[in-house]
Amino acid sequence: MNKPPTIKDIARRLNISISTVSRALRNASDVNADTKKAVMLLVDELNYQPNKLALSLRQQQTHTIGVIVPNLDYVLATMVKGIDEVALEAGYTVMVCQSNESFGREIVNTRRLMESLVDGFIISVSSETKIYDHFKKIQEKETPMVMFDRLMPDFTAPGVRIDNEDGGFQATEHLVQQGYKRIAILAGPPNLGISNNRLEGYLSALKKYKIKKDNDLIIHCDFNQDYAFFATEELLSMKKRPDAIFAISDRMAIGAMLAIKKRSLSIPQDIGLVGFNNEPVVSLVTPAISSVEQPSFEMGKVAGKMFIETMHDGESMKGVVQVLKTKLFVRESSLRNSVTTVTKK
Amino acid sequence: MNKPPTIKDIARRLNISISTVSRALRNASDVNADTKKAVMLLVDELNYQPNKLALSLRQQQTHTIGVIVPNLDYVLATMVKGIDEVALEAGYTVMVCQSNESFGREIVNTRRLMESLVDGFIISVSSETKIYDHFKKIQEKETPMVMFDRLMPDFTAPGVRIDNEDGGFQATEHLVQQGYKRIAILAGPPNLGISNNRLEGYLSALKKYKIKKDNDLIIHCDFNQDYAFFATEELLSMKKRPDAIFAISDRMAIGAMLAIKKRSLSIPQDIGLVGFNNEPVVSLVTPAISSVEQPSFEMGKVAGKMFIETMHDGESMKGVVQVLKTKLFVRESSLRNSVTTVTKK
DNA sequence: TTGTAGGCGTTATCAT
DNA sequence: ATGATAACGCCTACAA
Repeated sequence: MNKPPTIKDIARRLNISISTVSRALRNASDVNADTKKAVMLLVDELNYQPNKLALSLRQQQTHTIGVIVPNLDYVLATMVKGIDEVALEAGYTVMVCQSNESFGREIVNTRRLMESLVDGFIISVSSETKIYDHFKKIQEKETPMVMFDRLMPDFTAPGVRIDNEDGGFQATEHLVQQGYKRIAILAGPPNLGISNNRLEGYLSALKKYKIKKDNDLIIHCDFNQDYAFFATEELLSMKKRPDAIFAISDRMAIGAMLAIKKRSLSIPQDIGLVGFNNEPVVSLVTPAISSVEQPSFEMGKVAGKMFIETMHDGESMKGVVQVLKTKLFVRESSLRNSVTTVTKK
Repeated sequence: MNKPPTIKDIARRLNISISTVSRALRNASDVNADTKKAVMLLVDELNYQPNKLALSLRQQQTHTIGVIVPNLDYVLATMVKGIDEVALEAGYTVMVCQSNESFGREIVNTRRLMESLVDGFIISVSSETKIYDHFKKIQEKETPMVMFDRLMPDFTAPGVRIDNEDGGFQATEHLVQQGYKRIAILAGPPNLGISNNRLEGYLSALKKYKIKKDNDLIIHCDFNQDYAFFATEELLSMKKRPDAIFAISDRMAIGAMLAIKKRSLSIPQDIGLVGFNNEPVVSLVTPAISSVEQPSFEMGKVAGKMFIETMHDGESMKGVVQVLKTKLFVRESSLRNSVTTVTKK
């Protein structure tokens, strides 16, 4: 009920000046040991805690990081946990906002966090976002900003991502090596670098194995189980339907799986399937789904570290992009018994 | 690079006093219309935004809510989204901290958020927490605090939860009605009300159907797939093993499922299985797992609303607890063909 | 070693 | 209708 004590109170009680208290608290070299002790004693007694607001106002920094994510699904929650870990250690507090994959919401979040005077941003962009004005505003103020997971093409900022192209390549190459001939890809929204890069990986794998690209097998759809379901239904009703599907997220892979099962086609015999993210769920479904793993927690930590560095020296970090490796985990959904394949043919 | 404009700048440019600008901005009744217009024009030109920090310092409130959750799994992330929605609408920003189910971490989070001078707290307690001193401190300062999902026994605070007992009852009764005779329960950590209440529901269902309680069939274990796996292995190696398992979370149900499959027992013929939460994953695994649904998003919204009310009038909310209904979704994991059952016997 | 005074950006009280 | 001033809690030259 009684308001928290301030240095003023301490000063009054000790009959010394405010500045002396301030110095004593910050353990300055030039304060009398006795004074210091007296102050500390009173600090304990009153349970004094510095007012962060006043500090922030004074120092012009809040020690708070604004984190904007499109959602808090398994992967992003894990990344946020990584960010949190590093931030906490460095004395920062994290404010997490979800854009819900909405461009408008992302702008609102950015503005609100800016108003809250966060010291900087760690951002994974929404799938709707095609215009970067709100982010440019951040840069104009020279406010530190690090992007993670989904970086934006045509927008220079420090960031960390996985090697999406290689991930796409690994998945596709694996399918090819398992004997699949008509490999479809469920790519994400076309404005997302993450989609295009995985798509590029897919294409370069096809090229390597001299498989002709078929535009009918390239489907762009939202990062969403339902969309993937419908997209897959369409794929399966083609005259020359694909014999394998690479979905660039596990959610989408599951949507695809449901559509395939509904058609009573078997995985992996009729249709091979590979996902992306390696979420726990993929090993629980039947058949277990092969998936490209990305180091989510690690990526969060890297993003956090990069933020701290950017905070420290923004110039040197300009446009630095770290790329983390991915690794394909093979499971039943893409393991076609090669003998069967041959006989079939 | 150039610091953001302040009312001071506006005052200087217009050759009027700071206070007039302040009044004009807040649309006070007693300012000259022309002055007001001039100020607004300059506000636009300079893109002036009030400094929230200074405001907060002045008004002694930050319009920020500290949210502490044990983790950000599917259920809690959904709840947080609900909180977020209500908070945003009411002009509050949310700071989410994860305690990682750790008592110590929860204390640290509480302190940090308190230092950040959040206006209040919305909390779901960690599974380790048995002592509430850090929460009592919040109450002593008369800072608004709302609990959600996991409420604490022996601790009076406004909050919202589901009817855990009824949920436990529904799950158990269903198993009984399907002809299962030896029903085990994988309960959570014993200090969590959420565990005990679901356990009570289990017990009262047994009582209703005159089934004798068997302490060997009541297992307390962490909210964790692995623990549930091992606990289930033990259950299955009993001389008189259970013929059904009620796990009080879907994660645990999945752990149980894996253990059952490992033993090559069939679900639901040999062992019936029911989970809790109704996460999407339960309908993806084979067999699909029956589960008690809780309205997570709704609960988040209620928590947010209760917070706003508590903010408004703390007294009237003292100890108010809202209880939301649950609903069992039946799937294959607990649907034992009764004919089969009879023949077996 | 300690104190004084000014300022961070804003609002509220009191004059004018 | 407008201005001057103190205050929110803290820090930091500068002075003593």
